[in-house]
Amino acid sequence: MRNFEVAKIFNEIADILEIKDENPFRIRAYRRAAQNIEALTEDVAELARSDALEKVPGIGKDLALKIQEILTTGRLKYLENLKKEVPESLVDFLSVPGVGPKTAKLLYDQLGVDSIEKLEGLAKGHKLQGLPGIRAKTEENIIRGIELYKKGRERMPLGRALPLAQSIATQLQALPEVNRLAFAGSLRRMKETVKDIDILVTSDHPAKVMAVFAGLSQVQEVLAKGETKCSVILKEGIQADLRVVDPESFGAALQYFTGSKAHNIRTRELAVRKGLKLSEYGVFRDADGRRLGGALEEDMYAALGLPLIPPELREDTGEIEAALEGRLPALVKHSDIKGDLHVHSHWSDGAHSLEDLAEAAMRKGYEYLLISDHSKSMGVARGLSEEELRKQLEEIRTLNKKFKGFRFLAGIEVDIRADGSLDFPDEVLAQLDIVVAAIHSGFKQAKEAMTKRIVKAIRNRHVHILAHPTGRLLGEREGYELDWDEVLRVARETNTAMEINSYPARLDLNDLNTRRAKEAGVSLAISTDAHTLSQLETMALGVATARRGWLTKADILNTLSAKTLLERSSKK
DNA sequence: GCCGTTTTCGGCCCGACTGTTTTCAGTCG
Repeated sequence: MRNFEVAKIFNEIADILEIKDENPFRIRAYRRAAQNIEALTEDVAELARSDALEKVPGIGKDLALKIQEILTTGRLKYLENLKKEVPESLVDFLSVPGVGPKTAKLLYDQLGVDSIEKLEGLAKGHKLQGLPGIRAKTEENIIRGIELYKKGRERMPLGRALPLAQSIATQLQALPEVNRLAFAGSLRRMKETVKDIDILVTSDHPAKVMAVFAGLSQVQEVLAKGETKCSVILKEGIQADLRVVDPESFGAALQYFTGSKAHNIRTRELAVRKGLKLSEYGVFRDADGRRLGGALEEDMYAALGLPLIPPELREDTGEIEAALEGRLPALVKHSDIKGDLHVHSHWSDGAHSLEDLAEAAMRKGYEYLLISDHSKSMGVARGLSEEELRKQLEEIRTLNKKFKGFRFLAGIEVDIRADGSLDFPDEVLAQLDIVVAAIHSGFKQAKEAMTKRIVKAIRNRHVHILAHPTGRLLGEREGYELDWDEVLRVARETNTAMEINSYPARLDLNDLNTRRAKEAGVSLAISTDAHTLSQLETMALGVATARRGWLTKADILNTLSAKTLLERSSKK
């Protein structure tokens, strides 16, 4: 949390400096620092203690001091002074699409507008026209921007955006005019939330493709439609951008529009030092302007002496250094996954029978499925009593005799009670192959109590996996207060795996905590927590999170064969 | 404000689109 708070302060400073029309590079320095701090896998307070702040890229003497001040006093004098110069509401203006620092300042200086409500009133009353550079069209754009601002334009969870994007892609690919098609942006990087859906295509008839795109049934409003770019707002409330590019520039455009912005800045800086120029059209040599490539994304990286960096890593959090030193990880692939280690059946709150689940798992080519229904205290989820669990175990054993090349693993999602004790006694848990433990209530415990609670649970020798470890729900609920370093330390010591829960609204662990777990030497399980057959498909989201967390096949429990997995589990 | 096998000072990624302009500023990604 600390990291996020420091990052927020630096971003706020950058906003104010923008309105003050300060040196743009200084502003960028604050933004870059904010981004890098937010992306840290360690606690910034920890770095401060060991005097290692200046090792973070973009943090020099001055910013290190400012961080120290934030950590020790909880405030920053510099920011407080800045706030006296620039009214807070002016910073809000920057969140209105189409309104930037210049316009914000102009409105305040000339008309004294200091709230979005007032701005809206003046715009609708045509009182903005006549200001330098503002005529009717700009006024309309501000009104529309305020509407978008009010709608919140929240980022959409990847689990919702991805199917939406895929349905659009399918419709476009059905056109004979569309040759190649690829996603770009945060969607391609598989970030947990996306701001808009970016699609690139090559086509001999761009106008036709644009027209079809703008006329899709999912489209609510067309924002802009040019020769190479069309932007729309979808009924689901997210923006989608389509760009038509030349085949010879497809790789360059893909690299460029995939981002992230921070990654692009770093790659372009590298290019400049090598006497090259990267753009969305290709890679060019400064000396004679010659184009060295751009049809393939690989061209762009090769020109810098780098291997292709997987999109999931392109956040400028060390991937460029790793690529330069030849130590990019061989990221786990979906096809490496041999089974699902968290699945519910109709024995508790799942929708399907064990037979149905087995059939679906075999269709997916899985070698095993861990049945982990809820335990008894989860009354709302029809949690299993000890007697029911015993009966389920019998059914699992009977079914397993019938299968070939597939088996159920017997398990439970045992509830971790408020005091850290488990919902079933050890002798019951001992009969199971793999035990998944999870918190489902008492989220509001203080940090220390929550940490003790989880540590106690994972110290139990029968617990193999901690499910949805932080309890966060995307956009709905923060994770519980937790000493994550301590949990990881004990997880490593006790050989307990952490789960990457692929359930779209959870994605818990997230990418950063996943990476921290790996760095702490802890194994991970990628599991769907499926309650229906279709939810087994969300594994893709968990794999994406694992990749964003720099995980390789070797870091993940369910890339192991059933035999190895069971051997390992029996040794806890 | 950061950063350096071209530099401790002088650089700092690149281009499209829009709306307002007669050559460009502002915003965005």
